[in-house]
Amino acid sequence: MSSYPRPYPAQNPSAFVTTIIQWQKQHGRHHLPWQKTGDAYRIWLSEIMLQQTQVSTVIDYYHRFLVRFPTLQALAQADQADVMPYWAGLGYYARARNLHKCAQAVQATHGGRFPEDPELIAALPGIGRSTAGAIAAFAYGVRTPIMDGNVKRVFTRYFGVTGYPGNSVVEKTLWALAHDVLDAAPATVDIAAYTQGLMDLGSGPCARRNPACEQCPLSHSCHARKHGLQNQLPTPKPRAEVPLRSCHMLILLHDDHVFLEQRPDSGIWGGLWSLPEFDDPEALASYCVQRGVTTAPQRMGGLQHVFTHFKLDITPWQVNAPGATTREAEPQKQWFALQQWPTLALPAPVKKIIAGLAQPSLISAPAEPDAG
DNA sequence: TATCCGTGGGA
DNA sequence: TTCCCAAGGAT
Repeated sequence: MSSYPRPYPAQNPSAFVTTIIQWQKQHGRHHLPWQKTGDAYRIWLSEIMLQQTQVSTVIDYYHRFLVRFPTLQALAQADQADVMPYWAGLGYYARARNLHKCAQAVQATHGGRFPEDPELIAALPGIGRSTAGAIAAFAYGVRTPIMDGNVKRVFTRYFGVTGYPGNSVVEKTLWALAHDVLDAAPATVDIAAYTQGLMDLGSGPCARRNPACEQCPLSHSCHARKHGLQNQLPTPKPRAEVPLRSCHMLILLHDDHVFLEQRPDSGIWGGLWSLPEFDDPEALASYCVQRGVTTAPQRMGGLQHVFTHFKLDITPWQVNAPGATTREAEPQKQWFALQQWPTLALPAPVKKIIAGLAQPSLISAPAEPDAG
């Protein structure tokens, strides 16, 4: 018994399997190079190359590899250094090292023939649960499930499984579901056609983007199809936590006016008026000196602003600019009356700061202006 | 359990 | 440009 919750009683596991088998035989792929053989060595090689790698990329590598290493024995007897050139460009080079080790392991502990038991296959280097299932099903007709990216897509959509499939709890649920589906299937099934059919569906009608449900034999009872969730399932990988940035803003005051700069059109807050912004307090201080401000700015209470792609910690610094002019030469640097803040095009956090300056009673007391 | 491992493709 | 993902596994 599996322990995953069963929120989808409408689906019929037995019909799921038989429908996929029929569809695969009529509409599935039948001419991929590794489908022409029952040789476990070639099937294994293809499954390793296909890990996280698209079919179109693998095909040439697969042929080249087999010309040089036509049998498991040939591979096992070679040096690893002779193998690596045939993997160069494919990526994930641990696959090639494990491939070589695996060939030697099969030679040494299984008499040169891949075992049929998926658990024994999965104990070999570079072979996990899903690859072991595929080898057992394709090479030996063993009735055992796989759970690769294609199958995850078909299962999450058809059965309505939510949560990122890379999450271990979700993946465990999917494996349990895959076992239960096979357990409920007819006593005799073409396991190779079923396994291939799942992958053909996942790379065809049930593609990642814009699935062609009208071409899918399962659409009439598909959870995602029924609820219009094709583009929400599988649940996408949660986005990495947004980075935290920080900046310092200068509140330059003179005679109830505040000094603002218009931001460039490109970039964040494009075209809006904002307080002069600096990466660090030193840059802010030297800017004040350049403008002839002789007193030190006072640090005010900070605030955080959340964007879609980062968080921004803002530290305001306030200083009076006695004797400063309210006329600026550059049009994108101007003094504005504090009371004017509701009419200005200001970023939200800046508006909050300026509003607080215009209504000092609403915020904690700002630092006393310079005594000199 | 989360992270790393490579390259190519698509939006 | 940038991000996500592709017939996953090892650590």
